[in-house]
Amino acid sequence: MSTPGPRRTTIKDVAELAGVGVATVSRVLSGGSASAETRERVLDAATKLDYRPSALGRNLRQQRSGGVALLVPDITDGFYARLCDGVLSCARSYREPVTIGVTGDDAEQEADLVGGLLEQSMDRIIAVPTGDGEMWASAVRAGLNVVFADRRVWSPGQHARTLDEVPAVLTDDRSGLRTAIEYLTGLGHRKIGFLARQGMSHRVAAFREAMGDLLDEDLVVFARASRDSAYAAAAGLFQRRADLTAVIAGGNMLGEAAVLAARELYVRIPRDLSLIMFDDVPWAELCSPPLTVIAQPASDVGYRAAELVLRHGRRPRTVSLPTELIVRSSCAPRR
Amino acid sequence: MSTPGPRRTTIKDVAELAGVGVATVSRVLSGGSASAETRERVLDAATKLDYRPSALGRNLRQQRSGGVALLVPDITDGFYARLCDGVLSCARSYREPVTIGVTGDDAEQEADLVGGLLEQSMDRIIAVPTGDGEMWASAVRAGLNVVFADRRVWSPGQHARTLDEVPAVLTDDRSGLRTAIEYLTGLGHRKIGFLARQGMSHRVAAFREAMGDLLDEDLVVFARASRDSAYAAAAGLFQRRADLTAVIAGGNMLGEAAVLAARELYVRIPRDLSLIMFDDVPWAELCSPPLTVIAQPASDVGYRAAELVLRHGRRPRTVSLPTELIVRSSCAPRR
DNA sequence: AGTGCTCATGGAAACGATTCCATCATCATT
DNA sequence: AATGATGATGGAATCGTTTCCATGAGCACT
Repeated sequence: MSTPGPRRTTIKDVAELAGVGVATVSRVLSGGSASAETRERVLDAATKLDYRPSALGRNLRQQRSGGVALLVPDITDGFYARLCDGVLSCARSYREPVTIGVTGDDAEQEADLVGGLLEQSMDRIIAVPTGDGEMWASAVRAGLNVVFADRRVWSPGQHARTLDEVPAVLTDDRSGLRTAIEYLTGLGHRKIGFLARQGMSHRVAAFREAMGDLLDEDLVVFARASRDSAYAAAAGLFQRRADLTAVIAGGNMLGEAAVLAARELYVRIPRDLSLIMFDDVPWAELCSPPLTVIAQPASDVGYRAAELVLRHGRRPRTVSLPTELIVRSSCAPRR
Repeated sequence: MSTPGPRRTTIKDVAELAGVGVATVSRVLSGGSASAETRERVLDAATKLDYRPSALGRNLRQQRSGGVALLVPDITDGFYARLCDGVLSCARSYREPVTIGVTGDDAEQEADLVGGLLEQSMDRIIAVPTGDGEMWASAVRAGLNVVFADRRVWSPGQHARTLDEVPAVLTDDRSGLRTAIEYLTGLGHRKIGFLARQGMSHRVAAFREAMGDLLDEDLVVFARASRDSAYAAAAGLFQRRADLTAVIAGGNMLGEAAVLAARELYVRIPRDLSLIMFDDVPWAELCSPPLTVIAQPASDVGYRAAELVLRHGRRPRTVSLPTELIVRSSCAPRR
């Protein structure tokens, strides 16, 4: 069952073989100063023994475990999957392992996960936060190196100062939303709905702002994180308001739900209802009709966030990445 | 920049406050024997100080870092995303962090990642392996606790013994494929193609076997891991063999490519070409026509694999999870 | 030659947990 | 009462690394 195996080679072995002290080996290997001759002897010994420093020893000594943590609401959502991919690909080039946790957009689970990270002495974390500024503020004060991605946490006043200094990489959904709404109003639409998920308050706010006078609060509906809930929200909206002529889905799961609900209720897209979806997933083009979307550079968001947390040096407060309206066939003039 | 902060509370602080030795604290906290009174005093002190044992110290002492590693070819692929989700949700209940790596179905990257894990003294890993039995055999011999998911590594003879003992959680794609082919032949199809990705040799083998006399090796095409390559493979097959009447896509990215290529080439589904896709992704139903699929319990695969690697005790050699043919509208009788 | 400076170097002290082992008290058995 | 068994307990060693600090050599300058 257990593998006794030959003891793994340690820095001590290398020191012995090279005929130097362990301190010298450590210095050479981590780029400190040493005479050319010593350096060579150490390097030789290290290669000969195939020595790999144990992360365990280093971590304990340095009081911090390497690697980055990444918290997303749902890894099954194409957007967050791409975000993860971006983080992973950046972290790879730094040879840093990435620990991923799923919050399910639930503040309690989020707090749990952060607690676990603290226990692991992880001190760098990229998070798509879900509310509760209190928790994040205390994490930051505890020395956690946080970068927010996709959205930042809403600061309830007293923690504003702490949280405002946390860097964030966001998509410019405000501008994407504005363009989308201009497009729809240009087509003659006035009754425009918004399908949101809890935790999307920033996007909803942007929607409200961009709608201006046209805003009808009754056309803004919220779903929980599940597919069923998204479907229910979409179907409910469509049935309740027959005068609706266009709708914007705040995410790809909501768009999926909208398409499904429309089909179920014999609402024809785009004839009866124009649809624009946040996030350009591969199936948007496969759908019938192909969906007009607000594309977001999900992978870049992850990559940039990882850069911010991994690269030392000054950290800008907020990075905003452009979105793009990709027009396909799911919108038509109001009849 | 740096946060000096108050030193984190250690086991020593707890021992001091409780008036006992550190050894006793450790025993109490890890469920060892202690008198009721001592136990209470220690627990009291621990709660009062809000003590959390540092994973760092424990890891070094135990010569292994906690947590599980998970290696998938592509986290952006819905199937693997769900697999990750299953692993994550099981690991969560064990309070074990999960480190995820993306191999891109590339043996070199895979070896790299495993090397990194060894350095971290991670000793438990769930992997969707991509070839090279040599590497996996040596990893197993080095004491790594491996569980394969979705597929196992093809053993080139000499390492067969080592690798055959590695547990694996697979989907019964052999049976799924057989059902699918029966369905297609029942509809009158004879020229049935298969779109595969590199690393899917097991599935291709199952296809060959299930096809029996009908097999036409020229109708089996391989793509690399990218979307473009999948598209090229599909388009190439469709153009090269006009006599093709049905095709099975070995994964959802390949199915996507098939739909796209068919549309581009004015091949109508299902009128001109029947299509069955591996893996029931949400958009399969949204597609037009809705796609007939071989559904796989991706999340369960991950969950079970995580159980195997996390739960101690005897480990079965292979777990096989059922697949299901979900008939929608992408197949029609041969004309 | 003596003084002071720079540099390479190695011993030893952390880091925070677990665990071996010796000690001591308590209690039952002879 | 002496002996042995049992169980609770704490000191100390250990894990592998980094880093502080003292030492000594080499060199330049006065």
